[in-house]
Amino acid sequence: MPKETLFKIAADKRERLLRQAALLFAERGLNQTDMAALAGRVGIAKGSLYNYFDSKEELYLYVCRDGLERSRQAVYGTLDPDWDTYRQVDHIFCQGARFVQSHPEYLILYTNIASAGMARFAEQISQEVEHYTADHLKRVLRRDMAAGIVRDDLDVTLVAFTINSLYIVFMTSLVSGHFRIRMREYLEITGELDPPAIEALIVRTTTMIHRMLQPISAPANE
Amino acid sequence: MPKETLFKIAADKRERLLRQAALLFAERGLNQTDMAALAGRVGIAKGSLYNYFDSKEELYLYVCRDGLERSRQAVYGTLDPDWDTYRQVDHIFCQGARFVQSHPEYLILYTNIASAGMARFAEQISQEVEHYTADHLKRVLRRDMAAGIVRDDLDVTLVAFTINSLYIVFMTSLVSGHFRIRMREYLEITGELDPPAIEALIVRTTTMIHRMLQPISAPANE
DNA sequence: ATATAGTGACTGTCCGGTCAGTCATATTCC
DNA sequence: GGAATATGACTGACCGGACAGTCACTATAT
Repeated sequence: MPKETLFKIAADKRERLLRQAALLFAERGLNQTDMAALAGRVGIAKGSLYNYFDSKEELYLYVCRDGLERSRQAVYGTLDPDWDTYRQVDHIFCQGARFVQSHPEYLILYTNIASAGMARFAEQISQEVEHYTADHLKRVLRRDMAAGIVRDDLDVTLVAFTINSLYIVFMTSLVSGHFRIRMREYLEITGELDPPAIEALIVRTTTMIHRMLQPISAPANE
Repeated sequence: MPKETLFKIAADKRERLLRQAALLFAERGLNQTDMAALAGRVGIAKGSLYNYFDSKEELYLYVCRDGLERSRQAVYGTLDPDWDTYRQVDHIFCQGARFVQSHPEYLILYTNIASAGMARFAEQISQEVEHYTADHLKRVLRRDMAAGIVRDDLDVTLVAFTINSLYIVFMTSLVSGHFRIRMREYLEITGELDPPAIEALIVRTTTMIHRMLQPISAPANE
């Protein structure tokens, strides 16, 4: 946890610190980011950082948590749990892509904690995020299978896992060079990946998910 | 590229070096691995490493490339391109899981190059791997859609992308703490993830893929 | 004898964290 | 009101450890 001092300084300075830290950590990773450089970007002295946090790792952890909360809020905070599966999937992909385009740094931070030597952060962070989204998606799927809106011959947990995997890989492809290469190879994208192109990709993706979830007897709904 | 010296030393020493380097890099990442520690594990002096490679980064890149070739060989080197989509998917998941369980370090290396500050490696490495697998999977899908074995109302490139995403996330879940947490939350796994449990998970996963690809008119084939 | 592989102490650099001191503001006291 | 005092945010030079890469030297093989 940060020291109390962090919450006593001017709000805009705190916000600047958190944003710059997220950007730098996302760009260079924990080990390659140095505290002097961060302090420089924020416009304060290195020593000040140690008035707010006990260590670089504590700062890193706090920035990650903060970023995840912002992401979760952007996607799930604007969703109506009564919508059917199809609409929720659309919404999650649309809002996710929108947020990720305006704040790629937070997703990158989350991706980074999957890499070597970051396990201690994953343990502290992943559980809560994943539990929340998994729970949500499975509940909606079960409800709509029971209602006959979603085909019920598929394994709920696996379908949820598949949708989430696709979501993660899709979003990551929008922000990470490595994943972008994969997406381009698979989806045969040659031009720019600008907002309209992304919009179109999302429609293709959600359409496919709709078709896969559609009860077999029913005709595809578009 | 490594110096010629690397190929003049005893084969078993070279093999020991490459294996230990893969293990260490996978465990700690590029920046946290130190050359002295690596030399110690291999049982040679640090200076010797610089007789084989010009720099740590060059060694790292070579180890990654080597590992990817071993992985590709294990999965695609044992596959008959004439098999139908279903059998190929089964084979890829089975062989992939088998390889990943015996040599988790290579997949971890591949995952790591997706993280911050590793973009220069991703550019040099990802393209060829992804191109190969994407091409293969899409060709098989197109052939079987034309033959009426696979439903043809889905977007081929996206289906390939989805299967690959699921494959990557699945395999990564077997080796990385962060992804394992996700898998456990989604699939509600509470017990051990030992080989039989993994085997069962693969069957569930490939079964779902089969159902999703099955032509709509046909009854699910199990 | 000579070429080539192997060695490890050494060097320079980088960076996380410290701390003694500064200064602007708040509080107290007359 | 204003002088005296207290508070705590802020600073940045400095320290110590870590580590990539070097090189003068040794060992070995042919």
